[in-house]
Amino acid sequence: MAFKRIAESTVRRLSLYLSYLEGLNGTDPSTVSSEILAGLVGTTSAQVRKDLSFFGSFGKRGLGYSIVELRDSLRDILGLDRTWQVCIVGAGKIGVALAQYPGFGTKGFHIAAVYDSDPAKIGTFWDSLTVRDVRQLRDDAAHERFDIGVIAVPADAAQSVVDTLVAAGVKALMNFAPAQITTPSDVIVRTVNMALEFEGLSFALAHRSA
Amino acid sequence: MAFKRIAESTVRRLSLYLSYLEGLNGTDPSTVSSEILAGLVGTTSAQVRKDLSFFGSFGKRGLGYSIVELRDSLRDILGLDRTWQVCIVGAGKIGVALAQYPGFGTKGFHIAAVYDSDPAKIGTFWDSLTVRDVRQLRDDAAHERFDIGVIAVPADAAQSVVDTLVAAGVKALMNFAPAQITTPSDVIVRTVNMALEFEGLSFALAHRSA
DNA sequence: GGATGTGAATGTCTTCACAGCT
DNA sequence: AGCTGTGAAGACATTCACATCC
Repeated sequence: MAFKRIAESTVRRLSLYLSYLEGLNGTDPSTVSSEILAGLVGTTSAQVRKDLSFFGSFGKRGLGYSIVELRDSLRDILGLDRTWQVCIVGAGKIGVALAQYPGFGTKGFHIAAVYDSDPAKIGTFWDSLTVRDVRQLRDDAAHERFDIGVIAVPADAAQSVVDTLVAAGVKALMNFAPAQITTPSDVIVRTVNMALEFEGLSFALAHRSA
Repeated sequence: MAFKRIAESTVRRLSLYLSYLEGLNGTDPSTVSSEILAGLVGTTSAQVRKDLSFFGSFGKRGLGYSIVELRDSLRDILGLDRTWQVCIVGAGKIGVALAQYPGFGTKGFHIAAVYDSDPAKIGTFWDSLTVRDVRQLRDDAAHERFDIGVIAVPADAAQSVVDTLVAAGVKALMNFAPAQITTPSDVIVRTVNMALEFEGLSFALAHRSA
């Protein structure tokens, strides 16, 4: 079950394939070709086949892929065949948007706890969860398992939150703070930086040819 | 001012360089080396120099880069030396989070208008702006210039919003809807899909070695 | 016949290493 | 001496094209 280096771009496409397969639930033909799947996500059929080939053979030559089987295989591959316990630090707008993001909970991510350092927020209800004091985090982690920690605090507080989460044994972090954070090498970090996305658009606009 | 194909990864790093240079405002040495800049954003000095070399020569051999000059050059390169008019469609949680994202307005992005199709939301105040009826969008675009359109609506409404924005002459779209959208080739599209980011973490967690 | 799975070829990005300027 | 700027090498990702199997 441990594969050699898989490109991040490949994993992103696998997620896209899955999301379109889930949209094809119970449609007419029970199979789908790499050609069709490629059209849905905006890539090529060769790319689809190559992506899948890293993990095995899921199709039948001459027929294509069974939608149901490929869907299940992709869920397995992506680790969505189980529930990940998510803990959000920072009960601000980003956290709220996240909790309401369509299909977040339905896809294997369970928001188990929300923490904040602001006394005004601690104890308030927040989408069926009570906001806890971030100082409880380390103790809580001894009883509850948190698989994924979400950093939704201002940049200057990010590293301290990261340190607490790492000390609490959390092995994967989703970082929404616009800050470079450092972690031990066995901790997986993904950073989402809205400013970067918009600056990418700005660059493209500024240099668009004719 | 029109450069040959620049990789998306390069543009992302340019944004990061800029953001760290802005943090180095008025610090001791007035110059910075590619080595130091690389350390700040987590890349290599060769990568920093290569990235910058696509746009010119900004450093002095033996000395490094003038922080102030490089900052200004990067702002120019990224198109942040002007203000982009942003129009958000969908007055939900994502839009709110966006408007409050630290340093969004300060970096050349001005939220000029917010639209929604929900009568309950139209006319309400929303962070100093009044939410407008999405049906006004096409007419409004004749009088106001919208450089960037933000798609913050559910997936099934995304393409129709895109079509309206494109018809209104908007040439750059930031898509937060988990949907594949199609546009004329002169329209720049960036898609941000939270689910994909989390599934990437899930994949990494599921296959982590050791 | 039709579509997969995959080595080989191509294209793209990153790293190396060094000449050249300050 | 120190650090940039850059061609060349290397690593990585995508595309091609075809043998293989249903």
